[in-house]
Amino acid sequence: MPRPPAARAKLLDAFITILNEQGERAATLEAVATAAGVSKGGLLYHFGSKDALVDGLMAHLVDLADEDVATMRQAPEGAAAYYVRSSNFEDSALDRAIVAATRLSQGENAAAQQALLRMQQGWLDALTDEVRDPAVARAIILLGDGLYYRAAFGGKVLAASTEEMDDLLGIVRRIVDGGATA
Amino acid sequence: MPRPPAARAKLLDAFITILNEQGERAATLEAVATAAGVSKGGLLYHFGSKDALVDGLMAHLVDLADEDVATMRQAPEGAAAYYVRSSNFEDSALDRAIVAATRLSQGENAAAQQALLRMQQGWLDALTDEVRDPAVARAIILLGDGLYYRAAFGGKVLAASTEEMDDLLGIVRRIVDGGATA
DNA sequence: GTCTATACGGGGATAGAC
DNA sequence: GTCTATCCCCGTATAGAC
Repeated sequence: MPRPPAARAKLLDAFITILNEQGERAATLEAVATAAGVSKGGLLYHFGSKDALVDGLMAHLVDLADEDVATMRQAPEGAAAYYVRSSNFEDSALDRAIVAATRLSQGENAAAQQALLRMQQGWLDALTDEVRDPAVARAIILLGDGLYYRAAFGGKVLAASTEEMDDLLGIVRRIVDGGATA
Repeated sequence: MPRPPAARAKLLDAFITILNEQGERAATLEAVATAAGVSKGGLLYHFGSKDALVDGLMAHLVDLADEDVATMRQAPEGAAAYYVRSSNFEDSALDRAIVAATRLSQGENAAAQQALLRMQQGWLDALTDEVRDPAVARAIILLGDGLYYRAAFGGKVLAASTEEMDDLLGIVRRIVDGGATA
């Protein structure tokens, strides 16, 4: 396939970085262009409008999310443990894309909301396939969401320490083994 | 105490409503004033600037949050069950204030971030006092956060059904009884 | 492909009338 | 206490030069 010009990727990355670190309002065309080392006009050559820039980001996110679901379904430790572990913010490309999309979804951005919804459904499906009990799948998802929530909105990114994560995984294992009605 | 004029409360309520339903960008002085039935100039008489309006909202939030922590500490069903149950979005005054503050915290609003942090610390303290095991307290908090996250950012507000909530509370009970190392 | 210049609208805030 | 008028800045987008 005809790989997109490096400038596009650089602009997308700058957009994501600003969204992560300074929020939606700061992510103006001017700021994004400057961070990527071009002018506003240069940006608008690659992305014809701000909506187009957002659409580019969402396509990027959906790619990474689909990849992640595939990995999750094959994870040796199981989908549940994989999900919770990977919900801890690590500043991976997917992490950054998710936070960026979440920032945008605040402003009633339909494209961002749809992409996020699709991603979450993929996770829930993979999880439910593994643990069978929907209530347990739901609880696991909520745990992961909570972890992400802290990362994305805690003011600063606050990851759980290794010990905290181990404790959490122990609890997850017990939830999965026990089921909702045990 | 000299109760504040009704106009202030009405403006604050309009601000919260717009923040909840349409996000930060839509919550302009013009929009808030119109929703409250006054003009922009009228709003600026009561709140001298947009920052003052935000500060007013945060004071309101802190009041409600402190009240909630007090209630939680005395809840007959226990702090953990109370916390998870009340994390389900119900459009209460506190729910609406929290979502509003969360929207603002996206835009690097320091006042909003501080108020939110203080609130969460109050909950965590109350929870830890009850369940003793910090890992368990943490897991419970994350579950509640996940619930709230869905409500605040799921595009539309999505509360858990009664059955789903009952299942979840069953799981919570098992987590609390088991501890992290069981 | 990238730049500068410019048009246009909107948001925050002040001044001053009523 | 509330309104209108107005100012200034900034964000998006277009036109057209290089």
